[in-house]
Amino acid sequence: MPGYDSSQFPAVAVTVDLVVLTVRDDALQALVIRRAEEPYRGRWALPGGFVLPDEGLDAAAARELHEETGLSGSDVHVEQLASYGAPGRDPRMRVVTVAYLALAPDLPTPSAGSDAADAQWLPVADLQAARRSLAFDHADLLRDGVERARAKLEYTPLAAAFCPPEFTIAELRHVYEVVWGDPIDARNFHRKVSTTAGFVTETGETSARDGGRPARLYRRGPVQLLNPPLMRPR
Amino acid sequence: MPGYDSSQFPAVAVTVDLVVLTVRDDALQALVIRRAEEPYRGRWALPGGFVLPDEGLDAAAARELHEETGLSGSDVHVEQLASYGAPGRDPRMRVVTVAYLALAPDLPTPSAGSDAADAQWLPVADLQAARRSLAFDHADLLRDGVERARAKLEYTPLAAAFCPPEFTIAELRHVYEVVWGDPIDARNFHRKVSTTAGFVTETGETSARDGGRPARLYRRGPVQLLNPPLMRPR
DNA sequence: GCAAAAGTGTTCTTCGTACACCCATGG
DNA sequence: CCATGGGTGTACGAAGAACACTTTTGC
Repeated sequence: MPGYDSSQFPAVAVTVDLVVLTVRDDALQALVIRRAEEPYRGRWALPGGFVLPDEGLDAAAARELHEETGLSGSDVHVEQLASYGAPGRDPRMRVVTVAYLALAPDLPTPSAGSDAADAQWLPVADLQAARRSLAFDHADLLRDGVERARAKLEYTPLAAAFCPPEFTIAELRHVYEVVWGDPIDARNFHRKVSTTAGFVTETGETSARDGGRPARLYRRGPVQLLNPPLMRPR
Repeated sequence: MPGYDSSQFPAVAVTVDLVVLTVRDDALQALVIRRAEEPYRGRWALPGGFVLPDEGLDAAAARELHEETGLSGSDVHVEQLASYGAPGRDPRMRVVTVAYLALAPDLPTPSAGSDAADAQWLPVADLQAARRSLAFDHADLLRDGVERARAKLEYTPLAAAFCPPEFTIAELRHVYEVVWGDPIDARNFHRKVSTTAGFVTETGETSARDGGRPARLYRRGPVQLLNPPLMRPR
Protein backbone atom coordinates (compact mmCIF):
# COMPACT_ATOMS: atom_id res chain seq x y z
CA MET A 1 0.00 0.00 0.00
CA PRO A 2 2.87 2.48 0.40
CA GLY A 3 2.57 5.45 -1.95
CA TYR A 4 -0.60 4.82 -3.82
CA ASP A 5 -2.30 7.58 -5.76
CA SER A 6 -5.35 8.48 -3.77
CA SER A 7 -7.18 9.93 -6.78
CA GLN A 8 -6.93 6.66 -8.72
CA PHE A 9 -8.50 3.51 -7.35
CA PRO A 10 -10.88 0.85 -8.57
CA ALA A 11 -14.56 1.79 -8.40
CA VAL A 12 -16.08 -0.39 -5.72
CA ALA A 13 -19.21 0.10 -3.67
CA VAL A 14 -19.25 -1.06 -0.06
CA THR A 15 -22.43 -2.23 1.60
CA VAL A 16 -23.39 -3.95 4.81
CA ASP A 17 -25.82 -6.87 4.84
CA LEU A 18 -27.38 -8.38 7.92
CA VAL A 19 -28.08 -11.99 8.80
CA VAL A 20 -30.69 -11.39 11.50
CA LEU A 21 -31.68 -14.56 13.30
CA THR A 22 -34.33 -15.30 15.87
CA VAL A 23 -36.08 -18.33 17.37
CA ARG A 24 -39.80 -18.32 16.56
CA ASP A 25 -42.34 -21.10 16.54
CA ASP A 26 -39.78 -23.77 17.39
CA ALA A 27 -37.65 -22.80 14.40
CA LEU A 28 -34.56 -20.76 13.66
CA GLN A 29 -35.77 -17.92 11.46
CA ALA A 30 -34.04 -15.20 9.45
CA LEU A 31 -35.22 -11.74 8.50
CA VAL A 32 -35.63 -11.29 4.75
CA ILE A 33 -37.06 -8.66 2.44
CA ARG A 34 -38.77 -9.39 -0.84
CA ARG A 35 -37.05 -7.60 -3.70
CA ALA A 36 -39.31 -5.36 -5.75
CA GLU A 37 -36.75 -4.51 -8.42
CA GLU A 38 -34.43 -6.28 -10.78
CA PRO A 39 -32.10 -8.00 -10.46
CA TYR A 40 -33.53 -10.91 -8.50
CA ARG A 41 -37.00 -9.34 -8.46
CA GLY A 42 -39.33 -11.35 -6.27
CA ARG A 43 -36.53 -13.18 -4.48
CA TRP A 44 -35.73 -12.76 -0.82
CA ALA A 45 -32.80 -10.58 0.18
CA LEU A 46 -31.08 -9.93 3.46
CA PRO A 47 -31.54 -6.40 4.83
CA GLY A 48 -28.64 -4.09 4.10
CA GLY A 49 -27.45 -1.02 2.27
CA PHE A 50 -24.59 1.32 1.50
CA VAL A 51 -22.05 2.40 4.02
CA LEU A 52 -22.31 6.19 4.22
CA PRO A 53 -19.26 8.40 3.56
CA ASP A 54 -18.50 9.20 7.19
CA GLU A 55 -19.86 6.10 8.82
CA GLY A 56 -18.00 3.16 10.30
CA LEU A 57 -18.94 -0.38 9.36
CA ASP A 58 -20.47 -1.26 12.73
CA ALA A 59 -22.45 1.99 12.67
CA ALA A 60 -23.74 1.23 9.19
CA ALA A 61 -24.88 -2.19 10.32
CA ALA A 62 -26.63 -0.76 13.36
CA ARG A 63 -28.32 1.91 11.24
CA GLU A 64 -29.56 -0.55 8.66
CA LEU A 65 -30.83 -2.84 11.36
CA HIS A 66 -32.73 -0.01 12.93
CA GLU A 67 -34.11 1.30 9.64
CA GLU A 68 -35.32 -2.05 8.44
CA THR A 69 -36.53 -3.60 11.67
CA GLY A 70 -36.92 -0.88 14.27
CA LEU A 71 -34.56 -2.85 16.50
CA SER A 72 -31.93 -0.85 18.32
CA GLY A 73 -28.47 -2.12 19.12
CA SER A 74 -29.22 -2.55 22.81
CA ASP A 75 -31.94 -5.14 22.08
CA VAL A 76 -29.87 -7.24 19.79
CA HIS A 77 -26.43 -8.78 19.66
CA VAL A 78 -24.63 -7.63 16.50
CA GLU A 79 -21.21 -8.78 15.36
CA GLN A 80 -19.30 -8.72 12.12
CA LEU A 81 -19.51 -11.96 10.20
CA ALA A 82 -17.36 -11.82 7.06
CA SER A 83 -16.96 -9.91 3.80
CA TYR A 84 -18.00 -11.04 0.34
CA GLY A 85 -16.65 -9.52 -2.83
CA ALA A 86 -16.76 -11.95 -5.73
CA PRO A 87 -16.61 -9.85 -8.91
CA GLY A 88 -19.99 -10.91 -10.30
CA ARG A 89 -22.00 -11.09 -7.10
CA ASP A 90 -24.07 -8.04 -8.07
CA PRO A 91 -24.65 -7.85 -11.84
CA ARG A 92 -24.98 -4.06 -11.79
CA MET A 93 -21.58 -3.14 -10.41
CA ARG A 94 -18.72 -4.17 -8.23
CA VAL A 95 -20.03 -4.41 -4.68
CA VAL A 96 -18.12 -5.62 -1.65
CA THR A 97 -20.40 -6.32 1.26
CA VAL A 98 -19.48 -6.62 4.90
CA ALA A 99 -21.93 -9.07 6.42
CA TYR A 100 -23.08 -8.80 10.03
CA LEU A 101 -24.73 -11.38 12.22
CA ALA A 102 -27.53 -10.22 14.53
CA LEU A 103 -29.26 -12.37 17.14
CA ALA A 104 -32.64 -11.06 18.25
CA PRO A 105 -35.27 -12.24 20.70
CA ASP A 106 -38.70 -13.15 19.36
CA LEU A 107 -40.19 -9.70 19.77
CA PRO A 108 -43.92 -8.99 19.97
CA THR A 109 -43.46 -6.51 17.06
CA PRO A 110 -41.71 -8.79 14.61
CA SER A 111 -40.60 -6.38 11.91
CA ALA A 112 -43.24 -3.68 11.80
CA GLY A 113 -42.90 0.04 12.39
CA SER A 114 -40.21 0.54 9.80
CA ASP A 115 -39.50 1.42 6.22
CA ALA A 116 -39.51 -2.09 4.95
CA ALA A 117 -43.04 -3.25 5.54
CA ASP A 118 -42.32 -6.27 3.39
CA ALA A 119 -39.64 -7.54 5.75
CA GLN A 120 -40.55 -10.80 7.39
CA TRP A 121 -39.22 -13.78 9.29
CA LEU A 122 -38.81 -17.06 7.43
CA PRO A 123 -37.47 -20.34 8.75
CA VAL A 124 -33.83 -20.82 7.85
CA ALA A 125 -34.56 -24.41 6.86
CA ASP A 126 -37.13 -23.22 4.29
CA LEU A 127 -34.77 -20.63 2.84
CA GLN A 128 -31.99 -23.17 2.55
CA ALA A 129 -34.22 -25.89 1.13
CA ALA A 130 -35.68 -23.72 -1.62
CA ARG A 131 -32.67 -23.45 -3.86
CA ARG A 132 -32.38 -19.99 -5.43
CA SER A 133 -34.95 -18.39 -3.16
CA LEU A 134 -32.35 -15.88 -2.03
CA ALA A 135 -30.94 -13.06 -4.14
CA PHE A 136 -27.26 -12.45 -4.88
CA ASP A 137 -24.96 -14.62 -2.78
CA HIS A 138 -27.15 -14.18 0.26
CA ALA A 139 -27.49 -17.94 0.63
CA ASP A 140 -23.76 -17.97 1.39
CA LEU A 141 -24.14 -15.22 3.96
CA LEU A 142 -27.03 -17.03 5.57
CA ARG A 143 -25.15 -20.32 5.68
CA ASP A 144 -22.11 -18.70 7.24
CA GLY A 145 -24.23 -16.76 9.70
CA VAL A 146 -26.11 -19.82 10.86
CA GLU A 147 -22.89 -21.76 11.18
CA ARG A 148 -21.36 -18.96 13.25
CA ALA A 149 -24.43 -18.79 15.47
CA ARG A 150 -24.37 -22.54 16.05
CA ALA A 151 -20.70 -22.47 16.94
CA LYS A 152 -21.01 -19.46 19.22
CA LEU A 153 -23.69 -21.08 21.35
CA GLU A 154 -21.07 -23.62 22.35
CA TYR A 155 -18.55 -21.31 23.90
CA THR A 156 -20.43 -18.07 24.65
CA PRO A 157 -23.61 -17.29 26.59
CA LEU A 158 -25.11 -15.81 23.40
CA ALA A 159 -28.13 -18.08 23.45
CA ALA A 160 -29.56 -15.53 25.87
CA ALA A 161 -29.56 -13.01 23.00
CA PHE A 162 -32.44 -15.02 21.54
CA CYS A 163 -34.40 -14.69 24.79
CA PRO A 164 -36.27 -11.75 26.31
CA PRO A 165 -34.45 -9.87 29.10
CA GLU A 166 -35.82 -12.30 31.70
CA PHE A 167 -36.09 -15.94 30.83
CA THR A 168 -36.30 -19.40 32.32
CA ILE A 169 -33.67 -22.08 31.93
CA ALA A 170 -36.17 -24.09 29.89
CA GLU A 171 -36.51 -21.19 27.46
CA LEU A 172 -32.76 -21.01 27.17
CA ARG A 173 -32.60 -24.73 26.57
CA HIS A 174 -35.24 -24.41 23.90
CA VAL A 175 -32.98 -21.98 22.05
CA TYR A 176 -30.18 -24.52 22.04
CA GLU A 177 -32.47 -27.29 20.88
CA VAL A 178 -33.84 -25.21 18.01
CA VAL A 179 -30.50 -23.81 16.85
CA TRP A 180 -28.66 -27.10 17.12
CA GLY A 181 -31.58 -29.24 16.06
CA ASP A 182 -30.97 -31.84 18.76
CA PRO A 183 -32.80 -32.56 22.02
CA ILE A 184 -30.89 -31.78 25.21
CA ASP A 185 -31.31 -33.46 28.57
CA ALA A 186 -33.20 -30.90 30.64
CA ARG A 187 -31.69 -31.99 33.95
CA ASN A 188 -28.07 -31.87 32.90
CA PHE A 189 -28.62 -28.62 31.02
CA HIS A 190 -30.14 -27.07 34.10
CA ARG A 191 -27.20 -28.09 36.24
CA LYS A 192 -24.66 -26.92 33.66
CA VAL A 193 -26.23 -23.48 33.26
CA SER A 194 -26.93 -22.87 36.92
CA THR A 195 -23.51 -23.99 38.13
CA THR A 196 -21.44 -22.17 35.48
CA ALA A 197 -20.55 -18.96 37.32
CA GLY A 198 -21.72 -15.82 35.52
CA PHE A 199 -23.72 -17.54 32.78
CA VAL A 200 -27.06 -16.39 34.20
CA THR A 201 -28.05 -14.42 37.31
CA GLU A 202 -31.16 -15.22 39.28
CA THR A 203 -33.83 -12.53 39.56
CA GLY A 204 -35.79 -14.08 42.43
CA GLU A 205 -38.97 -14.02 40.36
CA THR A 206 -40.68 -17.06 38.95
CA SER A 207 -42.22 -17.39 35.54
CA ALA A 208 -45.74 -17.55 34.28
CA ARG A 209 -46.79 -21.16 34.19
CA ASP A 210 -47.01 -23.49 31.32
CA GLY A 211 -47.95 -26.72 32.93
CA GLY A 212 -45.84 -27.64 35.92
CA ARG A 213 -43.87 -26.18 38.75
CA PRO A 214 -43.07 -22.47 38.25
CA ALA A 215 -39.60 -21.85 36.91
CA ARG A 216 -37.17 -19.29 38.29
CA LEU A 217 -36.43 -16.31 36.07
CA TYR A 218 -32.89 -15.33 35.12
CA ARG A 219 -31.09 -12.53 33.32
CA ARG A 220 -27.93 -12.72 31.26
CA GLY A 221 -24.85 -13.11 33.42
CA PRO A 222 -21.65 -11.09 33.12
CA VAL A 223 -19.39 -13.65 31.42
CA GLN A 224 -18.54 -13.36 27.72
CA LEU A 225 -16.98 -16.78 27.34
CA LEU A 226 -18.18 -20.15 28.59
CA ASN A 227 -15.35 -22.09 30.10
CA PRO A 228 -15.72 -24.99 29.85
CA PRO A 229 -18.06 -24.75 26.84
CA LEU A 230 -21.34 -26.54 26.32
CA MET A 231 -20.94 -29.61 24.20
CA ARG A 232 -23.02 -29.91 21.08
CA PRO A 233 -24.14 -33.46 20.28
CA ARG A 234 -22.15 -34.79 17.32
CA MET B 1 -30.57 -2.30 -1.06
CA PRO B 2 -33.53 -2.75 -3.39
CA GLY B 3 -33.49 -0.26 -6.22
CA TYR B 4 -30.39 1.78 -5.62
CA ASP B 5 -28.88 4.00 -8.26
CA SER B 6 -25.77 2.20 -9.40
CA SER B 7 -24.17 5.38 -10.73
CA GLN B 8 -24.32 7.10 -7.35
CA PHE B 9 -22.52 5.59 -4.39
CA PRO B 10 -20.05 6.77 -1.78
CA ALA B 11 -16.42 6.84 -2.91
CA VAL B 12 -14.67 4.09 -0.99
CA ALA B 13 -11.49 2.22 -1.76
CA VAL B 14 -11.23 -1.45 -0.86
CA THR B 15 -7.93 -3.04 0.06
CA VAL B 16 -6.74 -6.31 1.52
CA ASP B 17 -4.18 -6.42 4.32
CA LEU B 18 -2.42 -9.51 5.54
CA VAL B 19 -1.49 -10.59 9.03
CA VAL B 20 1.19 -13.14 8.14
CA LEU B 21 2.40 -15.08 11.15
CA THR B 22 5.20 -17.57 11.60
CA VAL B 23 7.15 -19.18 14.43
CA ARG B 24 10.82 -18.20 14.31
CA ASP B 25 13.49 -18.24 16.97
CA ASP B 26 11.11 -19.37 19.69
CA ALA B 27 8.78 -16.42 19.02
CA LEU B 28 5.58 -15.71 17.16
CA GLN B 29 6.56 -13.27 14.42
CA ALA B 30 4.63 -11.17 11.93
CA LEU B 31 5.59 -9.96 8.49
CA VAL B 32 5.83 -6.15 8.29
CA ILE B 33 7.04 -3.62 5.76
CA ARG B 34 8.63 -0.32 6.63
CA ARG B 35 6.70 2.57 5.12
CA ALA B 36 8.74 4.86 2.90
CA GLU B 37 6.01 7.47 2.37
CA GLU B 38 3.71 9.62 4.42
CA PRO B 39 1.49 9.06 6.21
CA TYR B 40 3.14 6.98 8.92
CA ARG B 41 6.52 7.22 7.19
CA GLY B 42 9.03 4.99 8.94
CA ARG B 43 6.42 2.96 10.75
CA TRP B 44 5.74 -0.70 10.13
CA ALA B 45 2.75 -1.68 8.01
CA LEU B 46 1.18 -5.00 7.21
CA PRO B 47 1.50 -6.12 3.59
CA GLY B 48 -1.53 -5.34 1.47
CA GLY B 49 -2.96 -3.37 -1.42
CA PHE B 50 -5.94 -2.59 -3.57
CA VAL B 51 -8.42 -5.15 -4.71
CA LEU B 52 -8.33 -5.09 -8.51
CA PRO B 53 -11.49 -4.43 -10.52
CA ASP B 54 -12.14 -8.04 -11.53
CA GLU B 55 -10.56 -9.80 -8.62
CA GLY B 56 -12.22 -11.54 -5.70
CA LEU B 57 -11.16 -10.81 -2.16
CA ASP B 58 -9.43 -14.15 -1.59
CA ALA B 59 -7.63 -13.80 -4.90
CA ALA B 60 -6.45 -10.31 -3.98
CA ALA B 61 -5.10 -11.61 -0.69
CA ALA B 62 -3.29 -14.47 -2.40
CA ARG B 63 -1.82 -12.10 -4.99
CA GLU B 64 -0.58 -9.62 -2.40
CA LEU B 65 0.91 -12.42 -0.37
CA HIS B 66 2.76 -13.71 -3.39
CA GLU B 67 3.92 -10.26 -4.52
CA GLU B 68 5.25 -9.25 -1.17
CA THR B 69 6.65 -12.51 0.12
CA GLY B 70 7.02 -14.91 -2.78
CA LEU B 71 4.86 -17.36 -0.86
CA SER B 72 2.21 -19.17 -2.86
CA GLY B 73 -1.13 -20.20 -1.49
CA SER B 74 -0.23 -23.88 -1.35
CA ASP B 75 2.57 -23.22 1.15
CA VAL B 76 0.52 -21.15 3.49
CA HIS B 77 -2.85 -21.29 5.20
CA VAL B 78 -4.82 -18.14 4.33
CA GLU B 79 -8.24 -17.24 5.71
CA GLN B 80 -10.28 -14.10 5.93
CA LEU B 81 -9.99 -12.39 9.30
CA ALA B 82 -12.29 -9.34 9.45
CA SER B 83 -12.93 -5.99 7.81
CA TYR B 84 -11.99 -2.58 9.12
CA GLY B 85 -13.54 0.63 7.88
CA ALA B 86 -13.45 3.36 10.50
CA PRO B 87 -13.83 6.66 8.62
CA GLY B 88 -10.46 8.15 9.62
CA ARG B 89 -8.31 5.04 9.51
CA ASP B 90 -6.44 6.29 6.44
CA PRO B 91 -6.04 10.09 6.48
CA ARG B 92 -5.90 10.32 2.67
CA MET B 93 -9.27 8.84 1.81
CA ARG B 94 -11.97 6.44 2.82
CA VAL B 95 -10.50 2.96 2.77
CA VAL B 96 -12.21 -0.23 3.84
CA THR B 97 -9.77 -3.07 4.24
CA VAL B 98 -10.51 -6.76 4.33
CA ALA B 99 -7.89 -8.33 6.56
CA TYR B 100 -6.59 -11.84 6.00
CA LEU B 101 -4.72 -14.12 8.35
CA ALA B 102 -1.89 -16.23 6.93
CA LEU B 103 0.06 -18.87 8.82
CA ALA B 104 3.41 -19.74 7.29
CA PRO B 105 6.20 -22.14 8.19
CA ASP B 106 9.61 -20.71 9.03
CA LEU B 107 10.97 -20.84 5.50
CA PRO B 108 14.66 -20.85 4.61
CA THR B 109 14.01 -17.85 2.32
CA PRO B 110 12.30 -15.61 4.86
CA SER B 111 10.97 -12.76 2.74
CA ALA B 112 13.42 -12.40 -0.11
CA GLY B 113 12.90 -12.75 -3.82
CA SER B 114 10.09 -10.25 -4.01
CA ASP B 115 9.21 -6.63 -4.65
CA ALA B 116 9.30 -5.56 -1.07
CA ALA B 117 12.90 -6.10 -0.10
CA ASP B 118 12.22 -4.18 3.08
CA ALA B 119 9.69 -6.74 4.31
CA GLN B 120 10.83 -8.54 7.41
CA TRP B 121 9.70 -10.68 10.32
CA LEU B 122 9.39 -9.05 13.72
CA PRO B 123 8.26 -10.65 16.96
CA VAL B 124 4.61 -9.96 17.65
CA ALA B 125 5.47 -9.18 21.26
CA ASP B 126 7.86 -6.41 20.15
CA LEU B 127 5.32 -4.91 17.75
CA GLN B 128 2.66 -4.92 20.43
CA ALA B 129 4.94 -3.57 23.14
CA ALA B 130 6.19 -0.62 21.10
CA ARG B 131 3.07 1.48 21.11
CA ARG B 132 2.53 3.23 17.78
CA SER B 133 5.14 1.22 15.94
CA LEU B 134 2.48 0.13 13.45
CA ALA B 135 0.83 2.37 10.85
CA PHE B 136 -2.90 2.98 10.46
CA ASP B 137 -5.02 0.64 12.58
CA HIS B 138 -2.70 -2.26 11.85
CA ALA B 139 -2.17 -2.86 15.55
CA ASP B 140 -5.86 -3.80 15.69
CA LEU B 141 -5.50 -6.15 12.75
CA LEU B 142 -2.45 -7.75 14.33
CA ARG B 143 -4.16 -8.15 17.69
CA ASP B 144 -7.21 -9.75 16.10
CA GLY B 145 -5.10 -11.98 13.90
CA VAL B 146 -3.01 -13.24 16.79
CA GLU B 147 -6.12 -13.83 18.84
CA ARG B 148 -7.68 -15.79 15.99
CA ALA B 149 -4.53 -17.86 15.54
CA ARG B 150 -4.38 -18.67 19.25
CA ALA B 151 -8.03 -19.71 19.27
CA LYS B 152 -7.74 -21.80 16.11
CA LEU B 153 -4.91 -23.89 17.49
CA GLU B 154 -7.36 -25.16 20.06
CA TYR B 155 -9.91 -26.68 17.77
CA THR B 156 -8.18 -27.12 14.41
CA PRO B 157 -4.95 -28.87 13.36
CA LEU B 158 -3.66 -25.53 12.01
CA ALA B 159 -0.53 -25.58 14.16
CA ALA B 160 0.88 -27.76 11.40
CA ALA B 161 0.63 -24.75 9.07
CA PHE B 162 3.54 -23.29 11.03
CA CYS B 163 5.62 -26.41 10.41
CA PRO B 164 7.41 -27.69 7.30
CA PRO B 165 5.62 -30.43 5.35
CA GLU B 166 7.21 -33.10 7.54
CA PHE B 167 7.62 -32.45 11.22
CA THR B 168 8.07 -34.14 14.56
CA ILE B 169 5.57 -34.03 17.36
CA ALA B 170 8.05 -32.02 19.38
CA GLU B 171 8.16 -29.39 16.63
CA LEU B 172 4.39 -29.26 16.63
CA ARG B 173 4.37 -28.90 20.40
CA HIS B 174 6.88 -26.09 20.13
CA VAL B 175 4.42 -24.19 17.91
CA TYR B 176 1.75 -24.47 20.58
CA GLU B 177 4.13 -23.39 23.31
CA VAL B 178 5.27 -20.35 21.37
CA VAL B 179 1.84 -19.25 20.19
CA TRP B 180 0.15 -19.81 23.53
CA GLY B 181 3.13 -18.75 25.61
CA ASP B 182 2.77 -21.64 28.04
CA PRO B 183 4.77 -24.84 28.48
CA ILE B 184 2.97 -28.06 27.59
CA ASP B 185 3.59 -31.50 29.03
CA ALA B 186 5.45 -33.30 26.24
CA ARG B 187 4.13 -36.74 27.18
CA ASN B 188 0.47 -35.87 27.30
CA PHE B 189 0.76 -33.75 24.15
CA HIS B 190 2.34 -36.65 22.34
CA ARG B 191 -0.47 -38.97 23.36
CA LYS B 192 -3.16 -36.46 22.45
CA VAL B 193 -1.77 -35.78 19.00
CA SER B 194 -0.96 -39.37 18.13
CA THR B 195 -4.28 -40.78 19.33
CA THR B 196 -6.54 -38.12 17.76
CA ALA B 197 -7.50 -39.79 14.50
CA GLY B 198 -6.54 -37.76 11.45
CA PHE B 199 -4.58 -35.05 13.24
CA VAL B 200 -1.24 -36.27 11.84
CA THR B 201 -0.21 -39.18 9.65
CA GLU B 202 3.02 -41.04 10.18
CA THR B 203 5.57 -41.04 7.35
CA GLY B 204 7.73 -43.90 8.62
CA GLU B 205 10.81 -41.70 8.56
CA THR B 206 12.62 -40.41 11.59
CA SER B 207 14.06 -36.97 12.04
CA ALA B 208 17.55 -35.59 12.16
CA ARG B 209 18.75 -35.67 15.71
CA ASP B 210 18.99 -32.93 18.23
CA GLY B 211 20.15 -34.77 21.28
CA GLY B 212 18.14 -37.84 22.11
CA ARG B 213 16.24 -40.65 20.54
CA PRO B 214 15.24 -39.94 16.92
CA ALA B 215 11.68 -38.68 16.53
CA ARG B 216 9.19 -40.00 14.03
CA LEU B 217 8.19 -37.67 11.24
CA TYR B 218 4.58 -36.84 10.46
CA ARG B 219 2.57 -34.95 7.87
CA ARG B 220 -0.67 -33.04 8.33
CA GLY B 221 -3.64 -35.35 8.72
CA PRO B 222 -6.94 -35.07 6.86
CA VAL B 223 -9.14 -33.66 9.61
CA GLN B 224 -10.17 -30.00 9.61
CA LEU B 225 -11.58 -29.88 13.12
CA LEU B 226 -10.16 -31.27 16.34
CA ASN B 227 -12.81 -33.06 18.29
CA PRO B 228 -12.31 -32.96 21.21
CA PRO B 229 -10.12 -29.84 21.05
CA LEU B 230 -6.79 -29.28 22.70
CA MET B 231 -7.14 -27.38 25.95
CA ARG B 232 -5.17 -24.19 26.33
CA PRO B 233 -3.91 -23.57 29.89
CA ARG B 234 -5.98 -20.80 31.52
C1' DG C 1 -54.61 -37.57 43.38
C1' DC C 2 -52.65 -36.96 38.82
C1' DA C 3 -50.14 -34.75 35.16
C1' DA C 4 -46.52 -31.83 34.01
C1' DA C 5 -42.62 -29.33 34.32
C1' DA C 6 -38.72 -27.74 37.67
C1' DG C 7 -34.94 -28.99 40.02
C1' DT C 8 -31.50 -32.41 42.76
C1' DG C 9 -28.72 -36.68 43.59
C1' DT C 10 -26.19 -40.61 42.05
C1' DT C 11 -23.68 -43.61 39.14
C1' DC C 12 -20.81 -44.59 35.32
C1' DT C 13 -17.50 -43.40 32.10
C1' DT C 14 -14.55 -40.53 29.61
C1' DC C 15 -10.74 -37.63 29.49
C1' DG C 16 -7.27 -34.27 31.09
C1' DT C 17 -3.34 -33.95 34.34
C1' DA C 18 0.59 -35.39 36.66
C1' DC C 19 4.29 -38.10 36.71
C1' DA C 20 6.88 -42.71 36.92
C1' DC C 21 9.12 -45.26 33.79
C1' DC C 22 11.20 -47.37 29.60
C1' DC C 23 13.44 -46.65 24.71
C1' DA C 24 16.95 -45.18 21.40
C1' DT C 25 20.50 -42.55 20.20
C1' DG C 26 25.28 -39.64 20.69
C1' DG C 27 29.19 -38.86 23.23
C1' DC D 1 27.44 -45.53 31.22
C1' DC D 2 25.41 -41.21 31.13
C1' DA D 3 22.84 -37.35 29.16
C1' DT D 4 19.08 -36.14 26.23
C1' DG D 5 15.04 -36.20 24.24
C1' DG D 6 11.22 -39.74 22.37
C1' DG D 7 7.49 -42.42 23.70
C1' DT D 8 4.26 -45.53 26.98
C1' DG D 9 1.76 -46.81 31.33
C1' DT D 10 -0.85 -45.63 35.25
C1' DA D 11 -3.30 -43.32 39.02
C1' DC D 12 -6.17 -39.54 40.33
C1' DG D 13 -9.76 -36.19 39.83
C1' DA D 14 -12.98 -33.29 37.19
C1' DA D 15 -16.74 -33.18 34.23
C1' DG D 16 -20.26 -35.06 30.83
C1' DA D 17 -24.10 -38.63 30.08
C1' DA D 18 -27.81 -41.17 31.69
C1' DC D 19 -31.45 -41.48 34.62
C1' DA D 20 -33.89 -42.24 39.31
C1' DC D 21 -36.04 -39.28 42.25
C1' DT D 22 -38.12 -35.24 44.74
C1' DT D 23 -40.59 -30.59 44.45
C1' DT D 24 -44.23 -27.44 43.16
C1' DT D 25 -47.73 -26.01 40.73
C1' DG D 26 -52.80 -26.49 37.95
C1' DC D 27 -56.73 -29.20 37.29
